[in-house]
Amino acid sequence: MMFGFNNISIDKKSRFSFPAKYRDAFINSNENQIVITKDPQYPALKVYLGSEWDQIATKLSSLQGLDPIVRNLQWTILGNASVCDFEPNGRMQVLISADLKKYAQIEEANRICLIGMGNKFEIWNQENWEQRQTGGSLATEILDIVLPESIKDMSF
Amino acid sequence: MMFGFNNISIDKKSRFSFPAKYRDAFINSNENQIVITKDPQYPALKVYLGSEWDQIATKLSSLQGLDPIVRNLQWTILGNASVCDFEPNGRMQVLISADLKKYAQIEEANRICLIGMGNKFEIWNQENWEQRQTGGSLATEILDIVLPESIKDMSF
DNA sequence: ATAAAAAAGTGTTATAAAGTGCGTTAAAAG
DNA sequence: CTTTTAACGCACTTTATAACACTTTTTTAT
Repeated sequence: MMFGFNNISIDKKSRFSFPAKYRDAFINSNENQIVITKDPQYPALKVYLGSEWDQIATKLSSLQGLDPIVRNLQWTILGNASVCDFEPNGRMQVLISADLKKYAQIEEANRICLIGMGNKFEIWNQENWEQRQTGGSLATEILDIVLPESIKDMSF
Repeated sequence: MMFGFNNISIDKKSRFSFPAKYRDAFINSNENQIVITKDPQYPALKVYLGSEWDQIATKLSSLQGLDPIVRNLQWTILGNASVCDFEPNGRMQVLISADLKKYAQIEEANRICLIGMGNKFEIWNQENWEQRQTGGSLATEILDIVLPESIKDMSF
C-alpha cells in the first residue's frame, strides 16, 4: 500500500518520477505497468497499478452500458486510460499525455501533487488540491444521483 | 498501551524522538513502522502503529469513493499518511514532512506536544493544545457534517 | 513520395537539497 | 556520583531536478 502527499516536479517533456519511497512497494507488487486515466468526479487523474487496473477495467467494461451513469463512467475511465511501461528498478518515470494534462489543469504547471491513496494514486493541480482540502463545506458536493446497484461495490 | 503528555523537541531536520518511557511498549507490540497523518477534525497529527494503521487503511480505502464525504476522509487520512521505518531498540526517531508540519501549525516550532492516547498518539502545536484543554474552540473544526453509515463504525 | 525540419519521446549526467546515521554534549533521573 | 535520556551538531548518503544529448515520430514543403 502506498500513501501520502507529494509535491513533485513535472519536466518540459511532461514526465514525472514517483518518489523513491514507493520503490519497495512497487517492486513487491511485481508490476511493470501503470495506467493513468481521468477521475470521474474531479479535475484530477487516477494512477493504477497494472493488476489493479485489469480488475477495474474488466469489471467496468462488462457492465450494462445502457445505464447512462455506467456509460459515463466507462467513457471517462476506460476511454481515457493511458497504459505506461514502468520500471520499479529504474527511474519510475511516467509520461502524461497532453489530453490528460489538460483535464487535470496541469498544462502549464511544472509541479503537480501526487497523492498515494493505498492501492492507487491521484494527480492534482496544486491549487485545486489545496482548495479541495481547505475549502470547508462539503455539504454541497454530495452526489444527488443514486448510484446503480452494479457499481455500488466498485471503488475507483 | 501508551499514555500521557510530552513536550519534546523537534530538530532542524524535522525529526523527533519518542520518549524512552514508551520503549518497552513498542518492543512488545513488535512494530517496526509508524504512520503519521492528518487528524480529520483538528489541526493536529495522528500517529499510528503499523498494524493499527493497516487495519484503518484497509477499511477506509475499501469504502465507496464516489461518496464525497468518504472521499474527503480518504484524502485527509490516506492521502497524507507518511509511513516511517521505526526502530524500537534504536533512537525511535521519526521525520515529519513539511506538509504535515504546516497542517499542525508547527512549521516554526522547535517543540511539539506528543500525546499518548492508548493505541495511538497525537501531535499538537503547544498553543493549540493548551487552548483546547482550557475549553477554547479552534477555528478549524472540519468535520461538521453527517457521516455516512459506512464509516460510523470506524474510529480514527 | 521524399527529404528536411520540427516536435515528441527517451535516456544520461551533474548538482543542490533533503534525509539518515551517529558521536558528543547537556540535562535529568536514580 | 553514576546512569540514563534528550538535544544538538556534523558528516555522509540518498534523492530530486534541471540541463543536455540523442532517437524516433510527425509534420511540412517541394
